[in-house]
Amino acid sequence: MIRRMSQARERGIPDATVARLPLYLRALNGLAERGTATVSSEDLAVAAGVNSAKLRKDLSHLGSYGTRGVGYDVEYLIYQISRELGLTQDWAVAIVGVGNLGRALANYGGFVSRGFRVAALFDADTGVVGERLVGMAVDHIDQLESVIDKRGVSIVVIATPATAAQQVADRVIAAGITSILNFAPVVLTVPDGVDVRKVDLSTELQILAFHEQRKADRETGSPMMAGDWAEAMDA
Amino acid sequence: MIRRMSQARERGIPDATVARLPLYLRALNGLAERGTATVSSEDLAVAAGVNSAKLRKDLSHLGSYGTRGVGYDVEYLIYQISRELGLTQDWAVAIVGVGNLGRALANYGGFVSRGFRVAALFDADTGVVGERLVGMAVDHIDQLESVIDKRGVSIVVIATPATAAQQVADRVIAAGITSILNFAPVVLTVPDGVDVRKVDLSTELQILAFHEQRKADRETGSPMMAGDWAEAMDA
DNA sequence: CACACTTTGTGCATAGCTTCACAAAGGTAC
DNA sequence: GTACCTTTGTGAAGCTATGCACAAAGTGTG
Repeated sequence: MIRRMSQARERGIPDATVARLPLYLRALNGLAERGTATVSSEDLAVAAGVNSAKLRKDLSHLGSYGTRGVGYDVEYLIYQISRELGLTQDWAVAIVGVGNLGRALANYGGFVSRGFRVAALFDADTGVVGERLVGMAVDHIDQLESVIDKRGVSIVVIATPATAAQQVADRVIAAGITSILNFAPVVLTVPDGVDVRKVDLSTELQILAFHEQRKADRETGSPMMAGDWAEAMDA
Repeated sequence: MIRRMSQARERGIPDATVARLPLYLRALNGLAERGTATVSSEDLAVAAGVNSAKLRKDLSHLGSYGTRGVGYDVEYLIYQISRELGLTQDWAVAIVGVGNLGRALANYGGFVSRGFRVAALFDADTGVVGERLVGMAVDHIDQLESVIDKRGVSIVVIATPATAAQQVADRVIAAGITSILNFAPVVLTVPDGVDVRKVDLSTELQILAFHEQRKADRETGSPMMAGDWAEAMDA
């Protein structure tokens, strides 16, 4: 495994930086719409909600695209970040599972905004197969491999129930997919070389609940004690 | 600001740890359903997809709940993590924006699983107001403050279009909310003391695209050069 | 009770990330 | 061209997170 070498100059962008590039890109697009031609790291940092030194260091990993004393050319920076993120090409995305969530994802406007295109929809329910959504007929899950291959799908979004997710993952990986966005609340087991990103509603809520509870504790000054487990469990 | 002190023993759990607790909780619930009484850090780590030393260190922040030579009692650990995350109490959640996404969220089963309850739904569209969803009528956004107050809502999920998100955030914060889960693709500006977590589809896709492109580059050995920007922009 | 075995909890080294602070570099004015 | 102003790009320091490796602490067996 030849990952994580001391990121020299070109090609070796830290994960933390990559995760923020989409944020910068969005802020820049907002500026561009408002007709702004150049922006300083300070202003862009405020728009993106980060520290300006961090922003500059992040951008420095892409190259030296700023002008000292002036700032960054908005359009040029948009282009450079887009290119680095691979958004100058077209990505065919398949959504597996056309339930409430799958429908929401398919209809999500920002989805197609830049570089992404819903190229296939799959479901196991024959009542849903054939239905049209965003100008696209839902295919039966049996067709998974052939349709993925035929339409050049390279990213798969899993929006199935938890129980089906691993099975779907195994099949799309066997079909050659190496990038998966998983909305099902399970930990997917995948071979090396396959990237999985997870979006998990209940995890986010639980993290919020933790902080909310903490705030409440601090106010009342009475955190629940670690004791009496048995009593609490009886309740 | 009295955050980020050297986390001593009790009360000072690292963010990275908090973010993983929901993961452990899910793995533990799976084990409990299968009737497992105790589990070693090694086995639980595999189920959660993390390193076992990391898991032990994470759990050590909650207290010393394992038994050397044996492992952790599954039910007891579920209880302790739940308590730490604040899931032993009931959280009333409001969803603002009953579009495709809002509906998907409201219907999402795992939502109510532990501690969370959809207590209110809001929309600005009078065509949607009054509609019933998961046994709950959609209220008009005008009622935001009064309904939040009346039903004891403490966590708000924003599932509106991007343009409305900041306005909604301002209003719910004014109504006393300090925990927001934002699905709209904008950076919310909020005062200190308010926690915002962001779930962003296109960000996740862009990160995947980055890694996918990288893999492709490595295979063909021909990364696109940084040159000719003008040409690419003309296309 | 002593010994062997298992598994936790944690000290320590390392890696990665963030932030400060400033020299270097470009622009502008005269 | 020189002097001044602005803003970048980055060295260095500090902080957080990760993972190894092992002592400490428990169980079970004879």
